[in-house]
This record gives sequence, structure tokens and C-alpha cells, in this order.
Amino acid sequence: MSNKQSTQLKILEAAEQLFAETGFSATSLRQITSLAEVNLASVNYHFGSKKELIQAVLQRYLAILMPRLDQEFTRLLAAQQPNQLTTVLSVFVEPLLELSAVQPQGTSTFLQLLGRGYTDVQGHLRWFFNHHYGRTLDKFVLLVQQSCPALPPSEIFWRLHFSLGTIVFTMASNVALKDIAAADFNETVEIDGVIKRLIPYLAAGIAAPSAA
Amino acid sequence: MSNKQSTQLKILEAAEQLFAETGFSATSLRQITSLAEVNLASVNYHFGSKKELIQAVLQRYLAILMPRLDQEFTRLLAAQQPNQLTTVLSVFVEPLLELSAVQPQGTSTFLQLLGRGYTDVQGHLRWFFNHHYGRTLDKFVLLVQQSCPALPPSEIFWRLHFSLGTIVFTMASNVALKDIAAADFNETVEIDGVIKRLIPYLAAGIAAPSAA
DNA sequence: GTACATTTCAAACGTATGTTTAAATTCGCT
DNA sequence: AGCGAATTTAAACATACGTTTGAAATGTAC
Repeated sequence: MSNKQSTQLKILEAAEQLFAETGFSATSLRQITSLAEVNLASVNYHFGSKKELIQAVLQRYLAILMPRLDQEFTRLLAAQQPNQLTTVLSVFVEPLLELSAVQPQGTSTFLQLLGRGYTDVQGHLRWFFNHHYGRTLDKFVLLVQQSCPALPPSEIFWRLHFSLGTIVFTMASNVALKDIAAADFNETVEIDGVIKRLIPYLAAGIAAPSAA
Repeated sequence: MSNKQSTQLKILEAAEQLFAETGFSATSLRQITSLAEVNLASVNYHFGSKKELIQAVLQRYLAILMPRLDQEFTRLLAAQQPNQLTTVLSVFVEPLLELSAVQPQGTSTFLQLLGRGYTDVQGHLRWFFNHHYGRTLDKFVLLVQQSCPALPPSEIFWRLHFSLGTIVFTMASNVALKDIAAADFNETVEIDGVIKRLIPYLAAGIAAPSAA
């Protein structure tokens, strides 16, 4: 291979691949350093600890994605009247797809990592995310409330969490689902296909009439 | 305490609690036996291995739930015309709530375990479940297809997995969500309240018009 | 009450993990 | 070329895990 990448980068790329495939806790530093073809101790040398490596892997994507999303949310909030819910949701598509700039497969990898972040019970990740990007998320919730003026805020709260569950779970099982879909329906499914399939589903669920 | 329960039962109850709270792999046999106040070796004596303990914990609920669901599905399939989608989904409510017969909080615990089963990558669980209850699941998919004749089967496949994600994620974060809802909206939320909130959301998402 | 099977127990086994150490090596700079 | 800092390396450390062992304790039937 004669890989001239820096050790840091080799670790990051091996780590993100294994983290996405099997989760944070289930991936050992020895697997990572073995795949990256670097010494075991170099993870602690360059990143301090496994915990900090996990944050570095996520941060590489979040640092690109979240400012982009914030900018889009701000733009929509400036509109004179409420936006369509599908418009609000569609705002995620482009910034997510642009993550392939970090790496080919970047979009898919990041979404899987996001899923792992919620299902692996890594308390430090929740804190890390809310601390850095809570403001951006608030703008999104406001946009959804404006799109659905008939729904009480508590209903929106629940439905947004329902939707987060859909996204996180779908992305965490992304590989398995793609395999099943390919086998059962002879479909080739790429990540942008899944994202675009999600939007009408989520929009319909979030905007559904209340049960009374 | 002077607990006269059998060692087996004490292990099962401690295990299900810890598995639901923190997942299968993240829970050690030493945590389980410590909470159950039994000897470490008794897990291997009574259940053989950790893997088999996990299956026993799930089986205690599945053995009650799945025949009940199968019976309901069969009843609906006997109808002359397609059932409403909300009717099909509502069929889950009663059997799930009846799981409190196993244990108070049984419904909530089981749904959390189900979530863990999907997010913890325990390959043997998927096999175990499909092998035992694949037939029942097929009936449910058929019912949904009858309810949504306009949707291609591949679209239904994806949307049912989206829905599974909602359920699994919501139940896995059940405790946290209840606390937030109580604090932000002054709502008291019980498990049957969450389940009933889910149905219109899921029904609208599954039946949404296709994007293309 | 004695013999037998079942269950409990403390201890150890083998393996894997994240992290640390200290020496060896490589790199950047004058 | 040679010095000092940065990096890489092999080895060990401490800890945790699931599992096994063999003896002690308990229960059961005659």
C-alpha cells in the first residue's frame, strides 16, 4: 500500500469504519490499530483515550454538517410565512450528502455513527452533542412548530423523538437492511435513496392528526 | 429480604432489569448475580451460558406475546375485506399491555429488551426470533400489504423497518423521554399513553403516498 | 439416618480490554 | 552532521470478562 497518510488520519479512518460497522464499545483499539497498520499505543498518544477518539471521529463530520444545517435553518426562519414540513425536512438532504467530501461513503458512515451514538449508551456523547449544537437543534424544532400550528408542542416533542428513532435505527441497521432489500426485492439501495424514502414517511407521521 | 424465589427466577429478573437498562453486552454476569444475590457460577449452572440466559429472558415474554399476536392476526386475516391500517396496528396494544402479568412494568421492560436485541449486534437473537416466530411476522406483513394496496411491497418493507425503529428507539429511551415530557409539558406519561400516541404517527407514516 | 443427586460456593483459569512505560527510532532544524 | 523534540515501538500493567473446577452444603428418597 505504501500509505503515506499520517498516523492520526489512518487511525481516524480505520476507527470510523469499525465503529460504524459494529459500534463503539464492541470495537477494540487493537482492531483499529491493526486495520490502520499502526502501533497500539499510538491511539493514546495522538488522542489521549478511546473516549476522545470516538469524539474526534464524530467531530470530523459534525464540524462540517452542523454549521451548514444552522445556516439552512436560519434561512428558512427568515421566511415570511411557515414553511411546508417537507421543505423543512428536505433541508437535511444536501448537507448530509456533502459529507462525502470527507470521504467516499461519508454520508452513510456518519449516519451509522450517529445511530451508534444513541444506541451504544455513551453518556459523554449526548453531553458533547447538546453542548456543542443545542442551539442549532432549537432552530429546527421551532421550524417544525411553525409548519404544524395545529399540533400542541408536546405532541411535536413526541413525534420528533419518534422520528429520531426511525433515523437512528435505520442508519444503525443500514447494512443489514440493504442486504435484505437487495435479496428480497432485487433493489440496489444507496444512502441517498434511503434518505429520500424517509422524508415522505417522516413528514406524514409528524403531521398526522392528533388522536384526540 | 428472605427471598424464597428460586435461584433461576432471581437470575431472570435481575438479568431482564439490567439488560433493559444498559443492553446485553454491557451487562456482566457479575452485575446480574450481584443484584440477584446469587453466586456467579449459578448462571452457567442453570442456563449454560450468557447467550442462553439472554434467550431465556426474551423467551419468557415472547412465549406469551407471540401466540396472542398470531391469534389476532389470524382473526383479522379472516375478514372479507382489507382492514384499516390503524385496526391492524391497534391489535398490538392489548397483548403488549397483558405482559404486565409476567411482572409489573413487564410491557415497558419487554419493549426495551426488544430494542436492545436489535441495537446490540447479537446475531444469535435474529436467528432465534426468525426461527421461532417468522410465520407470525409474515401474517402481519400480509395484513399491512392488504391495508395499503397502493404501496409496492418494497416500500412497505422499508416503512415497516422505519416503524420498528421508532418503537425500539422510543422504548429504549422511554425513561428519559418520560422525564423530559413531565418536566417540559407537565404531563404524566404511562406506557399505554406512549403506545396510543404511536399509532396515529405510525399509521400516517406507513400509509403516506410514495415519493416517486 | 444413611446414601445419592442436586445445588451452592469460593477460587481459579484463560482471554481480552484500555492504558502506561521506557527505550528506540524518526523527524525538523541549525 | 548533530542536537532536541516528536513519534513509534514492544512489552508490561491492571482490570474485567465468561467460564470451569472441585469441594462444601443442601435437599430427597429409602
